[in-house]
Amino acid sequence: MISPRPQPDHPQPDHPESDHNDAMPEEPTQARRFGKARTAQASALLEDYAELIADLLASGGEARPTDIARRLGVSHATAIKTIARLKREGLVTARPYRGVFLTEAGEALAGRVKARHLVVVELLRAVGVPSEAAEQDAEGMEHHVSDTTLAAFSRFLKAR
Amino acid sequence: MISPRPQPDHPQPDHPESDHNDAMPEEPTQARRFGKARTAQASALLEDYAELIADLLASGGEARPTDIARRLGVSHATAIKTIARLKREGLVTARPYRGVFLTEAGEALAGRVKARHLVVVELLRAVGVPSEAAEQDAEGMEHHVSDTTLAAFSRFLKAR
DNA sequence: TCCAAAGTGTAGCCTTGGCTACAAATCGCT
DNA sequence: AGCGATTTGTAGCCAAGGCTACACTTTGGA
Ligand SMILES: [Mn+2]
Ligand SMILES: [Mn+2]
Ligand SMILES: [Mn+2]
Ligand SMILES: [Mn+2]
Repeated sequence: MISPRPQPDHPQPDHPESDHNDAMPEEPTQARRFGKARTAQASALLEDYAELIADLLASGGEARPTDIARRLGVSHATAIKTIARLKREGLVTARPYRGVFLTEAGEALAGRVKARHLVVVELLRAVGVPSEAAEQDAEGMEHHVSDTTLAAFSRFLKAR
Repeated sequence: MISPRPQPDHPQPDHPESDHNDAMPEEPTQARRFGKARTAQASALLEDYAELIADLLASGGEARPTDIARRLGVSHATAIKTIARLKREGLVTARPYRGVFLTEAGEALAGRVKARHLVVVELLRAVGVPSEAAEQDAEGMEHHVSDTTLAAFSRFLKAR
């Protein structure tokens, strides 16, 4: 699942007794970080589908499996299987030969994801990353940007 | 595989005839972006292992499967299977009950990955992301930071 | 109208990266 | 030296996300 607003992103650092540092993080800390990164990765594909479907519906009007597949650069069979997963997760509805539509939850997800995508690209541009690199790298990075980090990005952009 | 320095990261934008924009990217462009993001993701795990093994060897001296597993927050069986893949890819050597060591290629990869990790964390901190969020999000974002973007990050940090 | 092209769906295959359960080897302490 | 705890390895399971091949709808143009 992808709940709209899960627990607080980053609880306080907890261990203020930092000897001197430069050393490795504590074992449980590191394990937690890797675990969260894995979790984030697990939602990445669904996020990209939701965003893409919203864009297709908004611009052209149609979000057919083939369109989606071509945009993502995968086979249509792959797209169809992922769409099945989106259905299972309650993010889209789709009847055979009838195209794909977003549910309430799907719309909400797409909105958040698109907004985040834009901010990430903007931030990259703002620190001097060339446009195409920014667009490219944002496509992967965005899925690992927490609410905390997103907020910091927005502040930075506004204050600049 | 993970070649040290693949093709140029971002060939020129190619299509300077941008009508007015705000619309979706061209289909082949978008497909290429998603494809590269998938490619980057495929190396992420190997990169994390290489970095972690290097850190363990540097600090304590030993990089045993159990240590690695605990640090990553996965079962030791999972770690052992991934170590087998690292061996296959020529990044580490490991003989039963003898710990894991990096090959030349593994060292090289670990070095690049660690350097990139540090720059990404620094950049995040520099734009106002709190430390723990920076550390957390960098763990996932780093794998999608191209050389072009990394260079921009470094310039930004130096110039600041 | 009807038939070929385009789109859709299904089946079957593969790899990766998780897991648990169990068996074997090694280590460390008395 | 021996034995229990730890570490390591193996087997077997699963889901996700790729793919190709093939069959079935639907659509649109002659
Ligand atoms: Mn994306
Ligand atoms: Mn995106
Ligand atoms: Mn990482
Ligand atoms: Mn890292």
